[in-house]
Amino acid sequence: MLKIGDFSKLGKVSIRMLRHYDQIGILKPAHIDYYTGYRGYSIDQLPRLNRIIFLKEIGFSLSEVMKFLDNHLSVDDMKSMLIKRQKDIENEIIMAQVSLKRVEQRLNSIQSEGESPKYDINIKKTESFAYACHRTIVPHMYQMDFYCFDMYDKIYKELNKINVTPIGPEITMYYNEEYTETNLDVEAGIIIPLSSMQKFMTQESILKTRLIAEEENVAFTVYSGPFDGLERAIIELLTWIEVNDYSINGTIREIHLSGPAHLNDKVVESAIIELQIPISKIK
Amino acid sequence: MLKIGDFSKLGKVSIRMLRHYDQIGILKPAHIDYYTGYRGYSIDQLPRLNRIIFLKEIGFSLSEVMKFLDNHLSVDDMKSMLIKRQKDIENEIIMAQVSLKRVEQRLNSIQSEGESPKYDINIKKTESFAYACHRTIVPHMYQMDFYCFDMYDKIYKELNKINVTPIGPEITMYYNEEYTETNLDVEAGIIIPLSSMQKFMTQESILKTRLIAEEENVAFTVYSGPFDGLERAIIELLTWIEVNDYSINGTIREIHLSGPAHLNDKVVESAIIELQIPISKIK
DNA sequence: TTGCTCCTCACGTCACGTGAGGTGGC
DNA sequence: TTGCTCCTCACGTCACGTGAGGTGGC
Repeated sequence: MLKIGDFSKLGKVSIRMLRHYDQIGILKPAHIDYYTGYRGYSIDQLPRLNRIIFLKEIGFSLSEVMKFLDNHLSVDDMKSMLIKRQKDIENEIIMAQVSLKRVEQRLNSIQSEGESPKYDINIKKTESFAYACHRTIVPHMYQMDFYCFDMYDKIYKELNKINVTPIGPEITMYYNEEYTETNLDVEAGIIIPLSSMQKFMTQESILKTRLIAEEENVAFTVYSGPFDGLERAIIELLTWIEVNDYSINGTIREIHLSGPAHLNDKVVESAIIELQIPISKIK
Repeated sequence: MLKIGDFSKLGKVSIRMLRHYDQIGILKPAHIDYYTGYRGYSIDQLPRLNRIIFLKEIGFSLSEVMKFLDNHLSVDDMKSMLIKRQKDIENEIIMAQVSLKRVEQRLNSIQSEGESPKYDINIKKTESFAYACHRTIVPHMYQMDFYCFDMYDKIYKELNKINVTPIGPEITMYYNEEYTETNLDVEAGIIIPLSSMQKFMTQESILKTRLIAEEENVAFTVYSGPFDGLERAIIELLTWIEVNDYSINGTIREIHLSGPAHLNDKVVESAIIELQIPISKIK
């Protein structure tokens, strides 16, 4: 019979761990002294301890380890648990590799800019939404201002007329496949309740309504500053997508988080804008 | 000013998380209503939230994230934190890959044996120890029994004579480079206190004493059963080492955990024996 | 008045590490 | 008697999830 200290040395585990395993019942000492409470382990409990350590090391929780050891478990059950673990580990590795890339990238941007980067680019999923919109071709970028004001003005007036209250911010969609400065295919829209969509049908509104599907993977960044700084942020985002082996999988969107972009006929001088681009991983 | 629910939707985090970030001070709401306690967030807090999420996702703890954000941090400090994280992730990936291999192997052994494997093979480090020993060449395996009895008998008698008490079990070392059945170069020894080593010098004992160095990586398994089943366990262990791209880096050892292997002139019929082989990774 | 949103505790999670305070065996 | 080992609580870890119990605004 071994005392807990000796047994812990044989098994290369802490005394505390053995006490813990006793407590949760995964490895009870072969004998406990009635008066002193001293735990006594027998050497033939060592294989069990080693099996516990092994299963723990490959990532099973102690309750899973218990299932494994209390052999109410068929061989097939063991197999499927191991296969699940295998897939989980494979996933963990992929996630870790992604993290690694993101760290490296952050390091690069610090290296080249000599300071912390201006844009944080993350990935998230987006929900679906309904919006009322107006689409047009803008001949040149520097006219964006005027055209957008015009479109949003129309939308707000129309919404007012048919008595629909927006439930979300302004969203500008860029339909051009490539980055360009001329002939921009732009749609301006405002999020409305799903339930209000039929109003547009029945009243033959000048506005279109569209249902935008949810997206699983959207690269995004939140920009804050004047509107003409937005271009740089878009370029950063596009570069990021390329560097990280993603491909563009939908329409570039600009969401005016800080409210309408135009007040009293002129563009607001400082805004908070979220840029979104749906993406998918290149195989 | 946004209510907590709206802000949590923009940031794709739970309300509870925002409350938590408020509590630990990493992201305090721009305004708190004095009477209701309602938290009010401003949209320009969104970039900070996104940066928190980003740093969290690449594996920093919230206290590390705080350090990052409370910019008492120089660019060099940021760099070194990122580099450390980079190394940590690289390590995590390697560890995960090792786990993966072990899972796959366990799956294989279930597949081929149709049941849970008999031997758990793990890796551990071992401490250094002193031992008194006797070495000899055993002509053929089936004589091991007799030769070992003889050696251990000599050792026990000698220890008794010079009044040294063993502090550890019997250890048998196999010096042959390759697995063989004839001319086994075997050393039998018993662990003794370091302090007793000089006794052997002064009294010119027939026993050698040796100091065995600690080993960083030792593949081991605990076998229990009759002595003649040991061979299979050794073969398993050797196979495992090969399959896992390790190379043997020291002497194979057999440790008699259940006590002396010979009692009253004959070998004990059931024993618990740890097999150890120091290893190193093949590059 | 009824939902919906917000609030503050406070327990639970997981596998132990780390004292505090005390006892048993040589 | 002095170390050394053992014992039992019980708090702390980390980043929230999940109620419980209650309030404010439309």
